[in-house]
Amino acid sequence: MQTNAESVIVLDFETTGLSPNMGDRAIEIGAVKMDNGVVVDHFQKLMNPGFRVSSFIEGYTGITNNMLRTAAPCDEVMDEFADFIQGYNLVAHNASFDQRFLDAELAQINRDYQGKFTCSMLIARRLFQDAPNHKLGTLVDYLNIDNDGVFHRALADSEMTAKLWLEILSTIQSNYQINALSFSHMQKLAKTAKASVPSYLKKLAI
DNA sequence: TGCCAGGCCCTCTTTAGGGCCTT
Repeated sequence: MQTNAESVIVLDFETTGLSPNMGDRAIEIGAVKMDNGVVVDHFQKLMNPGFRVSSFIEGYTGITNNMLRTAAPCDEVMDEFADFIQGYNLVAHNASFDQRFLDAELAQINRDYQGKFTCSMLIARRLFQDAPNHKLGTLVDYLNIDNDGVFHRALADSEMTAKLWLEILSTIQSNYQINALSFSHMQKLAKTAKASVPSYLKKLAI
């Protein structure tokens, strides 16, 4: 298992709704694999949830029922994705959402994963307190992160989240003179009370 | 463009309520 904060898989789901407990399913998974901050691989697949998606989801994601009609079923795509994420920790923007869907989809096919999750949104809230809000698109603008203007598609959003993740690491490293950040440092940071963040990071400095 | 849920986080708090963020 990779333990470096710069060696992670950043992932993003598009889904039929907000809650797998209410019957929602994944319709697209996108992810980028990073080793030491360099993108070394990516994953993007549409998947057929077995029922029609709402017109709201078609409009929100640009993923239409026609596109999903010929896509492989969720079980097949998620089995392949379970192989892709082996050995890596995981990052997502509002990770609790993506974790719920990953857990629900993998439970359907009796697959598991060993990596741990952390959340770029929780850390961004602590680090960029002056941002207008902490939506992915807003943070991309606020931090002048390169983007191609595509939002709400899984690979595009995971690529932007990956750039945001590197910006987060770089901001911490330069502001606090920290050389090596581990993934567990970032997990702890995501759970540290805002007021205690500076003292926590100062303790990590050389 | 909205609702559904769930976890986090703030505050006029902790015997609670509501906004944020994800689709």
